Amino acid sequence: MSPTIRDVARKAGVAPITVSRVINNSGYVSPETRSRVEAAIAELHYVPNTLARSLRFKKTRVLALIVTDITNPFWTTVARGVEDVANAHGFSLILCNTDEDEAKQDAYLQALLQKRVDGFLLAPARSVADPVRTIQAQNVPVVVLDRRIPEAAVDVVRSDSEGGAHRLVTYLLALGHRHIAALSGPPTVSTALDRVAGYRRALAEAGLPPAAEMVFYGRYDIPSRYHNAQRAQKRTPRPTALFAANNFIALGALRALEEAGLRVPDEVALVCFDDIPLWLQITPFFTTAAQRAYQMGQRATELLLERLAGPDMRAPREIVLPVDIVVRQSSGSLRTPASPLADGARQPEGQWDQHPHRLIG
Amino acid sequence: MSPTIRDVARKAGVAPITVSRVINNSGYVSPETRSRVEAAIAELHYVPNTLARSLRFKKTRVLALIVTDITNPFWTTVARGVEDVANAHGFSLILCNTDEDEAKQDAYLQALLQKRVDGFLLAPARSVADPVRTIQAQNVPVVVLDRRIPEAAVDVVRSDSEGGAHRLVTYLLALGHRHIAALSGPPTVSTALDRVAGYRRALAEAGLPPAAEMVFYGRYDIPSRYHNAQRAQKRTPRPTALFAANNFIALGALRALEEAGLRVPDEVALVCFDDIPLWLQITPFFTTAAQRAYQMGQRATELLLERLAGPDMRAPREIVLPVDIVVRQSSGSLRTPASPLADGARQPEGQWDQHPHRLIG
DNA sequence: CTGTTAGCGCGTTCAT
DNA sequence: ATGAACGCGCTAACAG
Repeated sequence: MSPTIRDVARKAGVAPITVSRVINNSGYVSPETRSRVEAAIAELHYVPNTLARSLRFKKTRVLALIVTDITNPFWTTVARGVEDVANAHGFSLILCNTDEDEAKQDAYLQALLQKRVDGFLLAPARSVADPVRTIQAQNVPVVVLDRRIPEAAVDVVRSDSEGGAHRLVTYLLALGHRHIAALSGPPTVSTALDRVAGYRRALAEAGLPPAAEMVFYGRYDIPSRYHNAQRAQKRTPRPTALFAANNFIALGALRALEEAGLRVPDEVALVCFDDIPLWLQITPFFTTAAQRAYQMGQRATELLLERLAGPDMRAPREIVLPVDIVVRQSSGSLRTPASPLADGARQPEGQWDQHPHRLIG
Repeated sequence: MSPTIRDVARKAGVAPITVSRVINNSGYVSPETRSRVEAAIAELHYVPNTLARSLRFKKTRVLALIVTDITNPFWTTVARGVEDVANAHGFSLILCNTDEDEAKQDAYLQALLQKRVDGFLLAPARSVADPVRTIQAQNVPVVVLDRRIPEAAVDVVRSDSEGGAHRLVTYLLALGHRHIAALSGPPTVSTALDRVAGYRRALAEAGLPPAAEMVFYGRYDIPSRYHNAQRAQKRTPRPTALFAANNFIALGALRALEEAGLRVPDEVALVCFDDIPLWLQITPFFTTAAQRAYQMGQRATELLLERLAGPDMRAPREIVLPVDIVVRQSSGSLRTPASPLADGARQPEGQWDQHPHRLIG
């Protein structure tokens, strides 16, 4: 059907291997033969067959990235970081979306192993070791993104969820809030737990009694998204501030608060983890603990490529990226509160933020 | 490295071909040998090598989907439709994002042709025939998504941009608006042109003079996104309604209007093409010409699979999907205006819309 | 500088 | 019911 290296060779009057040398710039080829071969390639519209090459090399130069929610800008930003580094090193990327569904995740894993991808970047649907073990059993390198997997010996790149939550809640406390609710994700993923842990530590450090703690776990799907926010408002005393453990939860909460007729930030402060995409610059714009999503993708890919390059005997590494506390409008007063937080200067990565804001921490 | 079919065969004491038969359920295998082989497969953690299989069959059972903006929920929804149909037929999907960049698009095209994907679903960065010709030159089937390619003989699945825009603007006219600005996309893509054409036809049918026409073309990137909305407001007379040619443009316009202190819909009506993701349910929620994105992905994939199945001699087909006019808050009064539009009953596909809304058309 | 041989892992064809 | 041989397209290793 499509022409092979032999067709080109025949047309150019040379041996197949010579064509191969022209294509790959390997070995010696005289200028004349080279141009004869190139002419034949052009004439036949020859396109090299990567499958055969991969079979030969036992290397595909393909990486797989498995994320949990492709509609979340956090993950698309991570994906960009991964792809840019991968491409720069001559790798292509297969992006897969699991929707936090373990069955889907495992199906992808199998398919990708069969395709013999050279390495995996995996955001596990749950914080368990099984998928990592499945991959490692095939001697394929893998880097875990975003979530801790305590039982597995594996490279991890994640954000400082505990610390970020702690700083964000500490900021709310410094503004004077005493009744702060936490709206978190599913308790099966480490980030949801870590963010609650940071929240708790902040409360404890402020000497607040446990009664002031209001934690709500939940799923990420749309109907349940603002359900917890609604429940939170019915608590007594009503929380004066909400801490959302990710950007989508915050959007759901904002909606719930609007429906309840509560104005943000005048009546309720609202802060969250993850940045909100800037094309979504709706007032009141969120005060956030912004993850360095692009950088997360970059660093993870670098780790993976290192494992791919050399014989693999290094100990597993864990990279914990800092988060940037970005104060905007949703938390209330923009003036510096009496707080232990110092001023920072960095901009969140590559963003174009026209909202009044400042970075702290 | 990883075990092959021969390793399994050796361990089970059979010939490689027997293992192959077990894996593929082809030919006859006695129950005992079968279980011996299965035991060996499990023990060795054998994973079949798709590369070798594809090389043999000259078929990869992989489709490629090339979109222009992975951050736009429209395209992620299309992707879901594609993936669901593809998976149901045993195909996997490679998703590529060009960011409307032709160079990136062409690079992906080459890479995917080398990988010998079985077929392409392509949303071209520009409405020109070159990329389609490149693919067709390799005898690989391709279906074009979302945009018209006048010069190419190729299957197309797209929405009725002209008609949708016409109905949306007609609706605004029926509400009494006489000064309506159009904020469109790049004039190099057919959808941007078609939506302006529908807008123009609506104005013409209302007998409005050309002076009432205010058309702004633009790019999709963030900084320019609300630029045009700002320009539009400075026109005299100031438009009382804005028609945005896609969802992101509308979000940019909303921002610009907020900054200018103009309330939507009280002072300016705002309608747009494409639905806005529902997790982004910010008031005033948009009146839209919602595309059937999921269905677009489905239908396109079905066309592609048909081409893949049989010997290909059918004439190119064009499927034009209707758009659903969904009236919500951003256009002003929810009461039926004196208009030629009839009531409809269908829900936009699979959505969970709690906003007051109704469908017309 | 160029060509021959051989094999990557798998499955069809034809035997046994 | 099972197996041997061959080839898919490409390239490393070794001639010439």
